[in-house]
Amino acid sequence: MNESISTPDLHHGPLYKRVKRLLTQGLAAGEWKPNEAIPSESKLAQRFNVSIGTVRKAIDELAAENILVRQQGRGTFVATHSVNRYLYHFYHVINEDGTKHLPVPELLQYRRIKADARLATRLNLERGDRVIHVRNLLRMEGKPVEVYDIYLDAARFDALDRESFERRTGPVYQLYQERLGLNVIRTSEQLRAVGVGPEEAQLLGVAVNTPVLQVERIAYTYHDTPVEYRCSLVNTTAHVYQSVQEARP
Amino acid sequence: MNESISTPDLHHGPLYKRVKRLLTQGLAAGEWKPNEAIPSESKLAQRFNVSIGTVRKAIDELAAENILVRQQGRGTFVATHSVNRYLYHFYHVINEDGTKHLPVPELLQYRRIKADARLATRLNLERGDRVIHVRNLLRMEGKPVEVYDIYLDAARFDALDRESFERRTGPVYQLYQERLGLNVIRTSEQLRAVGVGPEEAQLLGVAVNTPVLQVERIAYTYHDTPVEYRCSLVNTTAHVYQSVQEARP
DNA sequence: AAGTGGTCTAGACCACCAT
DNA sequence: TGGTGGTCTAGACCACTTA
Repeated sequence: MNESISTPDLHHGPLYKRVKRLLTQGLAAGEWKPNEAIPSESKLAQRFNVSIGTVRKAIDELAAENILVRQQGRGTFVATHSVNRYLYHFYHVINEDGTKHLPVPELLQYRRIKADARLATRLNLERGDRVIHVRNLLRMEGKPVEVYDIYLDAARFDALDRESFERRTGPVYQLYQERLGLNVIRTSEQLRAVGVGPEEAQLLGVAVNTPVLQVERIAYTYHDTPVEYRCSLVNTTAHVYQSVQEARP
Repeated sequence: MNESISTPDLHHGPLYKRVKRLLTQGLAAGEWKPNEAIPSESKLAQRFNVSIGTVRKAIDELAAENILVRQQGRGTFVATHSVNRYLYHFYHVINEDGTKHLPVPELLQYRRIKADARLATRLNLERGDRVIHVRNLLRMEGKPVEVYDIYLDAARFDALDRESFERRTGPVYQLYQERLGLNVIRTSEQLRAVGVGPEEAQLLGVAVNTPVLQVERIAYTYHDTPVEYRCSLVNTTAHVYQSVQEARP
């Protein structure tokens, strides 16, 4: 099928932006699955009836956004939430001395609840909509470091039952991606320092009211659609939250 | 003068990377000052003896790193630490409701000390080297929100006396830039939750041991050179630290 | 050897800004 | 009007992977 861009300038904006939009739509629609290659640049150029340079510029941006990954000589692939990517893009808790260790999750709770006002606004739902609530404990090198609660739109995540979370071997974003084809591409977090309550204090192995880092996260998929709301408590006595801004020369 | 790149491929790496390096060197050497325009793309192409496309690719990267700023029809400019840039790139404390307000600094202390082991490693100095220590209190909408200690290599920042910090009207990075031509282009931060001590508790207007956010920052200039070490305490009862990861479509 | 992405070039035209 | 950056094209060649 030829999806050539018909009217030369009736559509808004630069050509490569339109190509980028078409690619994003294909990704969102699942035309190309995570870890698969998208068509080669020359094929895409033919298909969209533009020059290779224009396709490259569109892919450039998607690669800069970590949505696609180029590999010279092999092709361009849909980014996945491999352990590696997870570690380097979305998980910011590291050892005090700067080393990273793989966090090991333990499922503490899985249940279905109804959205209150706060959850509804965070997840773009109506009050009373069904929501999945999952609580996990993360350990690094055997020590409990973080306890977090995940909230998901039950309509969208219905296929994920308790076992899915219990048996997963990688990050939850990998789970979402493999089981639902849902790709988290951006997160926004708000951090506070709070005193830990009795239940979480016990889980983290610290005294009640110890200062801990509270991280509220909203995770987004394509088109800025929120798909996960998460609230974490991090024990920062031996670990820190790392945040790097700007240039990577 | 003609700085054309002599040997076609004896130098390592792609041409545009070499062009980028030459531009970065010019910036670091102060050949073009903050807020000034660099030569036009065609001039640079002539000067370096490459095609415009190659110059564009080099500038593309520097613009993506917020080191240069393009303005269609006007030219390409050296980025400055205007209030606006500061607010959107390096200052992450916002109101709980998501609104941003301009923080107002008050100078609490200015003195010269000697680097201990920790400062020495953070700033790439020797133990005992002279260091400037500055303490500030930040207020937002009149309320104290953050107290921070800045540590600077006295050799490099000698020109900055107490008055410089007292009388400044903008962010300190603007001060560094205007007075020393020193451009901060990257920061790396480590966050912890800690109980606030008596002195800082009083400054922030909270009870002793209230959980506050501790932010350790190292700021870098070109070539990954650390130039500032900063340790902040943020009162997160009415404010949060915002951190956004990945794509900006 | 064939196919992929990566670099580099040269030129055309457009959109925007200053004057 | 002339100069600037922004887009788009077409083609050559290189570097890398796979078979």
